[in-house]
Amino acid sequence: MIRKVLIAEDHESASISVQKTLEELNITSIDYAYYCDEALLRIRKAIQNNDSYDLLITDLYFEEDHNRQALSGGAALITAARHVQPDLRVLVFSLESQSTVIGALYQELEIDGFVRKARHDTQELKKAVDCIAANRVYYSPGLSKEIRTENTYNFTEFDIAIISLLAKGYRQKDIPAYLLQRQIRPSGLSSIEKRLNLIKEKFNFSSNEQLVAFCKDYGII
Amino acid sequence: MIRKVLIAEDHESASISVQKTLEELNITSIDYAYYCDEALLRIRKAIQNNDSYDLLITDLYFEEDHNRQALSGGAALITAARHVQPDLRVLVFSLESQSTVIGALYQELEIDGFVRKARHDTQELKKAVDCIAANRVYYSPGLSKEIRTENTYNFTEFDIAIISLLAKGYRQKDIPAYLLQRQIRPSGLSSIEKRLNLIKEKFNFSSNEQLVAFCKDYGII
DNA sequence: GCCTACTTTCCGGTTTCCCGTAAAAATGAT
DNA sequence: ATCATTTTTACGGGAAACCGGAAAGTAGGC
Repeated sequence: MIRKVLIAEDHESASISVQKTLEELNITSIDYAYYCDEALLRIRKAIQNNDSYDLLITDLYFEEDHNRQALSGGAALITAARHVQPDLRVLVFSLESQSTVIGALYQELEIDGFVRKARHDTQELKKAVDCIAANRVYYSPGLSKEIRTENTYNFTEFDIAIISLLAKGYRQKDIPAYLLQRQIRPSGLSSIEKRLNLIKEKFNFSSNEQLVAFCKDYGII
Repeated sequence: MIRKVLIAEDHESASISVQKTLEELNITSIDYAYYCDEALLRIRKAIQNNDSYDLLITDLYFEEDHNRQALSGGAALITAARHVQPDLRVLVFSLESQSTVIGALYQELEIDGFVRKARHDTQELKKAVDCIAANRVYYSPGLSKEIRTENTYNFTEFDIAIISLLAKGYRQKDIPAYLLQRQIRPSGLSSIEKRLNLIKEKFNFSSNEQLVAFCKDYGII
C-alpha cells in the first residue's frame, strides 16, 4: 500500500502533473522538493517523526542554480535516500531514454520502476504506482524493446575519460601526460589509440569526430 | 484578451500542468493536441467554425512514433498555423536553452513569448500569458542575460554541412567529392580547411572533435 | 620460481591533417 | 573590356593520427 509520497523534481510543471496524477489514485499525502538535498532532508525528517515515505518519485537530472547542492542528481539522491531508509520504494520519472542508463538504475540502484516522460506518461505513471503498490517492480513496456535494440557496448570509465578529453579539445598526443598526472592507467599513447580503434570498430565508426558526436547524442559524455 | 487556447505538447504530463495553470488564470476554453498535425487541424477547424484560438502554446520538439507527421515540430507548426491564421498569438514552452535557437524564434517566427521548462516554469507561464493578453511580447527575464553571454558566431549552412559530415564519419579529404556531387560551393579541400580553422579560431577550439562536441551540445547539428 | 595469458608500451611506416603561400578563378566597379 | 578585390583552389612541408607488429611488463595458476 502506498500512502505517502515524495516528489523530487525541479520542473514545477512536471511536479504538478505528477501530483495531480497521484491524487487521481487517491493518494493524498504528497510532498514535493525542487532540490535533491531538500528531498533527502524531508525523508530524514519523516523518519524522525515516525511517518516515513512509502514512495519517492524522482527525476534524474536537476538543473544547477545559485543553490549549491550536495547531491548531484537523482541517482545520488536514491543512493542517499536508501541509506537512511532501505525499504523506500523508488520510481524514476525522467526524459532519459538511453537504455544503458535506465538498465543501470534497475540493476545498480534497484529502483522499483522507471517511467519516461513522453506522450502518455501520466497514464503510465498510474500503472507504475499501482504495480509498485502491489510490491512488484514496474518495467515500462517500451523499455524492454529498447534494450533489445540497443547496442550492447559498455563504455568503461577509461573510454569515457579519453573521449571526454577529445571533446574538450585535447590532442591525442597530449592525453598520455594528462592521464599520467592523474595516475590513470593505462596511459600510453598506443593504449589510447588501441582503445579508440576498438570502440570505432565496434560501432563501425571511421573517425573520432563521429565517435564524439555519438557519445554526445547518447549522453555518454 | 485571451479566451481560447490550444496546447500542442506531446508529453501528457507537461500538457496537463499547462492546462491547470491556464485554469488558474480563469481560461476555460482549452484544447490540447499531442501531435503537430493534430494541432494544425484544430486551428483550421476553429477558424471554420468562426471560433478561432487566441493563443497557441506549443513545445518545440515532438517525439516521432508510428503516427507519421507532416509537420516536423513546433517551428513548422508555428509557420503553418500563422499561414492560416496570421493574428494567432504563439507562446513557446520548451526545454530548449540555446539562445540562438530562442532568438531565432522571436526574430524569424515572431513568437509572442518563450518560457523555458525549468524550476518555476508554471509561475512564469502565468506571467507570459498575462503579458501576451496585454498585447505585449513576453521576454523571459533569464533570457536576455543568456543572450548577452552567448557567443555571437553565426554558423552558415556551409559550416553546418561540413561539420555534420564530420560527425557522420566523413574524412576531411573525402568531403570535397561529396560537396561537388551535390553542387555545393565551395568544394575545395582548402576551403573546408580554411572554414574549419576560422570557426575553431573564433571559439578557441583546438580540434574538430571539440567543435563537433560543441555543435552537438548546442543543437547546431 | 616458472610458465602462460594478457595488457601495456615502444617503434616504424603510411596516411591524413594542418597551415602557410601562391596561383587561379570569380566578382564587381568603372 | 580592364583592373582591383575577394574568393576559391592547388601545392608542399611538417605535425599528428593511424595501424600493425614486436618487445616489455603484469597477474594468476601451479
